Amino acid sequence: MLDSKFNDPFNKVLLILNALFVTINTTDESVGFRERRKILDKQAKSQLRFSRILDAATTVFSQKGYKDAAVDDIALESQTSKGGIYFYFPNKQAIFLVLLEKMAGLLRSRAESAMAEEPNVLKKGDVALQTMLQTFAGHRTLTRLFLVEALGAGREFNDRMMEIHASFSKLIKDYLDEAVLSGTIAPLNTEIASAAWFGAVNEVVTRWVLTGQPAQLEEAYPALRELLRRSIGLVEK
Amino acid sequence: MLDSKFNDPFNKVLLILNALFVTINTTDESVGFRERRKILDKQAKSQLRFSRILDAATTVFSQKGYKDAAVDDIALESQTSKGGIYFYFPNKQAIFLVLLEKMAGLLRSRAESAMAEEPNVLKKGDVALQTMLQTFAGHRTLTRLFLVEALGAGREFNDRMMEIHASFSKLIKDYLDEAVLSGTIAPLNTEIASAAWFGAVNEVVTRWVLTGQPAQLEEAYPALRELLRRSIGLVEK
Amino acid sequence: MLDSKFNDPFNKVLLILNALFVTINTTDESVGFRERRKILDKQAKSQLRFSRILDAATTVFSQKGYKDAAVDDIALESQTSKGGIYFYFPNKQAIFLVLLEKMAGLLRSRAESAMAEEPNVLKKGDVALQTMLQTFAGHRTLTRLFLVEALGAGREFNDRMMEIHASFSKLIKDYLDEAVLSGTIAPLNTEIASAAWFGAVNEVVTRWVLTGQPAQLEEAYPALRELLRRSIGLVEK
Amino acid sequence: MLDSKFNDPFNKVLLILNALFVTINTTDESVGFRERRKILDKQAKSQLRFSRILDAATTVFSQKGYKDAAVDDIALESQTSKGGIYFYFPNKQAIFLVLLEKMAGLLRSRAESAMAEEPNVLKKGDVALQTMLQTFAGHRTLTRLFLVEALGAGREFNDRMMEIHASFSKLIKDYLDEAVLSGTIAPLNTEIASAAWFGAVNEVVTRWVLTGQPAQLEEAYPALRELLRRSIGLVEK
DNA sequence: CATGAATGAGAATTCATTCAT
DNA sequence: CATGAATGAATTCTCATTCAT
Repeated sequence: MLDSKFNDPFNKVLLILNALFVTINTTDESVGFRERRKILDKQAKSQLRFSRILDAATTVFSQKGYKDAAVDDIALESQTSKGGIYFYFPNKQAIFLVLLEKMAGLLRSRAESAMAEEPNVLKKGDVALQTMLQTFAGHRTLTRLFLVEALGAGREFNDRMMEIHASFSKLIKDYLDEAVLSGTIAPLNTEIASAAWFGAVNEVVTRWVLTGQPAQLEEAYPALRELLRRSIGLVEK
Repeated sequence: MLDSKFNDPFNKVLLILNALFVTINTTDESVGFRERRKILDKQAKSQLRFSRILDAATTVFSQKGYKDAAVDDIALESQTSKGGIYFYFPNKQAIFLVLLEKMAGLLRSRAESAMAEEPNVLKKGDVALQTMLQTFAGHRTLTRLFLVEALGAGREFNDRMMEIHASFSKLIKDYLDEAVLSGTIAPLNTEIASAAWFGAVNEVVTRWVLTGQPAQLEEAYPALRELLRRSIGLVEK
Repeated sequence: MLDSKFNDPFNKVLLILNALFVTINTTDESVGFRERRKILDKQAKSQLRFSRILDAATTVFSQKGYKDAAVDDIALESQTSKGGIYFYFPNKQAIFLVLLEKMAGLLRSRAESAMAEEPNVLKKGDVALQTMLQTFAGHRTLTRLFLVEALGAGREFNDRMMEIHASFSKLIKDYLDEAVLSGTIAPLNTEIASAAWFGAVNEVVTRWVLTGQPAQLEEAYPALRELLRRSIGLVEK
Repeated sequence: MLDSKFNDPFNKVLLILNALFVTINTTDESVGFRERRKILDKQAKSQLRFSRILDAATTVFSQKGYKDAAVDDIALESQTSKGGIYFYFPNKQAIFLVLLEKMAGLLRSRAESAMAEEPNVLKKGDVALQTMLQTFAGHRTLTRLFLVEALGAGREFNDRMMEIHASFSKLIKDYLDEAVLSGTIAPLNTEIASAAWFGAVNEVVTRWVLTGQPAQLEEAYPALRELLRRSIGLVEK
């Protein structure tokens, strides 16, 4: 259960991130250069520690799982004190949530910009898939959190995880709907199809994370691409 | 972490199950009818309690998740005592593992027999999918354990879960390989394809478990079936 | 703040006490002597530990104050484990509350029976006062809890403490009201008078607890008695 | 427990107060008017902040109790920083002690001057009582600290509180002794009587603080006055 | 076999205090 | 002087597991 001091963790976490962002980019013209320098130093230090904690948390959660990871472990790994962590985060959940959001944001933004850059509608799906596999491949520990630990981390996270799942499915669904509308593919149940696509990618990546196969995640791309294309009736010439 | 007295819980559990099975089916001819009657009563009672515990565990794990479920909760729910549970199971992990195996066995056996009963090679996949969806639909709480709680339940279960995932993928892979060999479908990377298929089904079912959509899981069957068939190049006339 | 598992601590505590009492006195006729003996042994052991914890708590709370007393301290002092304490009490508050109720009950019951035994209306007040001073004198550590620690122990206890204060004032008020009705004394504001009487006794006892003066609390009796009697217009001949 | 660097907090606080007082009243003739002006401004600012902290502390301690009040809370309420508070006070205890002294001083000085202004010996007690009730009524939060939180705030404060209690009892005792000496009242144990008087007033006021009865504390005056007067043998004509 | 009392190693979280900037 | 980041000891409470009865 979330405690009363932090009853809407997501918004809080976003606030934290926003606040951090704003702080970092603020340059109050009313303070002199010397002062500004000092403030920047402080912010830089603060930011450094913030991300040191996040990195440590990624490692620890990924190694032990959410429940088995102790805040003490994260403190140790991040070279901070327990109190230090609680200065930056209201509780353990919040750290995990920030990490989840981080990975989700990373994946989404990369996939979206890759699709935006690709003019050919037919190829949009391909580049998105490729980008996602690359992103997963480049963040193996975060990927572990995202795909392995997150669902089972506790009731508290289930809703948020389903929202995240839904948002990715939505991305896919929009793409499929557009393809249907433009006549590129025949009508189909895009609701189920998008979930299935997401699940297919998920499982291939999860397998890679947990068993190391295929050695390079990207190797799965061609086969996966063809599978997905075919599943909606796109046939290779 | 597994403690030293029980460092391969899975084998232990199988031993337990075997032992139990043996006990139940033994009829030592050297004891008289009266005695035998008593023993059977005892066995029946024992078996009853054993499954009461499993049922309770299903409920409790599904409601609270593996880590948050206390052995006390299971004792309460199963109308036993903590000590009673520890008579039947060496530890908490073992209970969870038995449930996992139970679900996996259920799915596998039903899918296998459905496929065995279907002579038409092309339709074997369909009946397997349909059977699995039906089985999931009929055991929502076990399904939750299997798909949501199991992965994140802790490092201890990851290996076993991947084995289970692998065994299902293998089932699918064998089917696809056979279809390729028989020339029904064109050659493809069945390794990836089987993982993708499994993942696709997983996600659709997980979505149903966590969000209740679609209301009846079986509704997803036609769309999913077409998607999977097409993905391997089988085209509806 | 009281946590959700124990949101009406008083009733819970009373239930605990009642349950204990009932358990102790139950002799289920359906079990044999041997069994009964065993059960009694268990109960006796249980009761012993329960009161060992209470005794330890009295000492520790009295020495360190409610807030500064750690459950660990009580565990140490009672030769139990922390877990053992939490087996008998749901939380730290509950231990303190039981102690408070115990002292309040002791005082009230002794005062009431002393008054009941004294036929002379005029002397009822005297014996009550004397009995209370004796009771306080005989339980110095409990008295400390009751008069010094309890009020400041935290917001959670304030309401209950005022109820206890009120109940004692009520005792006094009833006595005064009766005296007024019977014409023994002239009408007066018994509401204020009873609070004042209670406060007067409180302060004298508190002074004794904290400074050791007078050496024997009972020495204060004659002066206090005369003071209180006079305050309501009863003049010594 | 007091830490070694500040093992006699009370004296330290008095030193602080003295130092502050000296600072405020110092006008070093060797500095020019401009400088002096600056210093005065600074002193004024300093004094302002000092009392802002005290006010905030009154509120916070009264709301949460001594132990549960965090220095952070006081910092927030006083619009200062934690560091700022530690500039003015050596530790949390000191803040509480200053508040206690403040209330005690207020009560004592008002009572004393009221008595000094009243020439009629018989009426001195009345005006003292009335003044005290008025003072309590005018500072409800401070009163809460003084009567409810102080005793249970921790072992550290017990001695000082008993000194304060004693000093008030002394005031009363001196008055009673004088009355005895002057033959106004018959000899009595003024030691006990003064404690009882103090306790009687305490309880009536505590009841008001915690339960809100009587609505106006001053309403209790007539009844209380008569009670106390009679208790020492002064009878209304 | 069943019970449930007992244990004790953690777990998350709080907060007075310090001190570099 | 003021700030607030950092520390880490201390606290309450939980729970898997054991074992005497």
